[in-house]
Amino acid sequence: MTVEVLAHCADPTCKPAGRIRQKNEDAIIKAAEEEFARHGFKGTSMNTIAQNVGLPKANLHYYFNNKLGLYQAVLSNILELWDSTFNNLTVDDDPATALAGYIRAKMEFSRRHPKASRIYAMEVISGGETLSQMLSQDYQTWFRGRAAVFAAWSAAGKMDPVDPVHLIFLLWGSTQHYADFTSQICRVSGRSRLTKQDYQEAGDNLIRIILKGCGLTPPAKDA
Amino acid sequence: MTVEVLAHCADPTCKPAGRIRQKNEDAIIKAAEEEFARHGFKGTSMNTIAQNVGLPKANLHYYFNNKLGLYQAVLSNILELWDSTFNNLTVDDDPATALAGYIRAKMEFSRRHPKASRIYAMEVISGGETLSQMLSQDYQTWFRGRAAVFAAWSAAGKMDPVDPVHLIFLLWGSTQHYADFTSQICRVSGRSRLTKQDYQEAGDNLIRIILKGCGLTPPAKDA
DNA sequence: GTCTATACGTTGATAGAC
DNA sequence: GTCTATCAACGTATAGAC
Repeated sequence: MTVEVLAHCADPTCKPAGRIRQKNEDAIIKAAEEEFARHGFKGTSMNTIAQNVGLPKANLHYYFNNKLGLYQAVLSNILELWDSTFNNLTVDDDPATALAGYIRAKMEFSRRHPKASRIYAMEVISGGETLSQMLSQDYQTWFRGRAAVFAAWSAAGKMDPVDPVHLIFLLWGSTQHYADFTSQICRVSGRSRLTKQDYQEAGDNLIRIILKGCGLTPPAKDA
Repeated sequence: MTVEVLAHCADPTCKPAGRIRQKNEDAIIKAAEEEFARHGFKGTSMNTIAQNVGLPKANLHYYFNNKLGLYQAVLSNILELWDSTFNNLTVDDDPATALAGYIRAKMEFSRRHPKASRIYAMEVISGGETLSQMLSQDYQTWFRGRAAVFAAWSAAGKMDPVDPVHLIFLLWGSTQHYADFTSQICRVSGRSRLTKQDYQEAGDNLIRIILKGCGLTPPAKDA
């Protein structure tokens, strides 16, 4: 039961990073994620988001200006989460350990943030133009840096000479599948939801096949 | 410049599988695929489809009754295409040859029918309820049959004892990625589009890694 | 900062002339 | 079978009282 001073500042453009604003913005974004993950940008209505968060829809426009602004805020959150999760591989790492760790981290991301993954997937499927405006131009550079690590490992004879670019797509596709296609996985396997253990087994399986497929010996299984 | 008899039959409920009807329905479905692949079910408007196909939107309702009917027709086409493409693996096949052929077929599907793949992906991400109503209840049975083939190969010592269910998800996820995430792949790799050769190389790479990862020796490379 | 009322375009869908 | 005209519902967005 928090008591808040409603107007701490006479200037309405003053954005104090105040608790109310922060709290409301967070609640709106959370409700927006739910809708965007299910219906994409065009298919989502501000009205529904407002109802689900329990605020008049005018408030959504007050905080985020318009629908695109809210969508970009949601995407921005996702990209931030993404960056903070994957502190990436370096040439000096042991390939097997690093690759296994990366697969684990991606699977854990799919498990803990399936909605973020689905919003991202919908955006990319829809052409990714909004995302493209938000991503820095270094994105290609960053990607080539990641690929270069695999290339270096291959060149040093630490792993098979696999195409590093396609290896990354294999890692992305196979791990993301568990977040985006959950409904299909549940249907064909007769489950109502995917448990932590399901993700553990899926990760084990990916690590076993992909590492062996790259000529690497999996490290001792971690808990 | 085809000349058609406009009303070959006085009864308006008479559906002669006529050339006009067939031609119009096909054109509508084709335009609908474009929109559904980009915006999903909710995000797509009948108006836009009608404009793109060059017909009044009332005609769309005449042919498909309502938006859901059109969507189901589109999905139904995709499922049909899917079924006719994958005449599936059997226990008697040689594992390496069959698996390589399956990966090739899936990649070819991603290359030739990216829109079908994206519509399907959007539907599944959105919860897959429409799809679920259309799929027969034998779907689980069918899936278990596919998994049993891999299990039999493993039990016979023809390949490593990998979890057959997760192996299927690996195959689906890694191949579908090239259709659904084309925009991202183009962005990070600096291409404007994916060529036939790109798909060829991607397929080669998947076959090499996955087969080796399952303890199989890839068959002689086919053209 | 919040919320009611409302403007105004677009939506899916239909009626009815041709 | 085709197409124009139209409907009620819903879409985003804003004005303005509090």
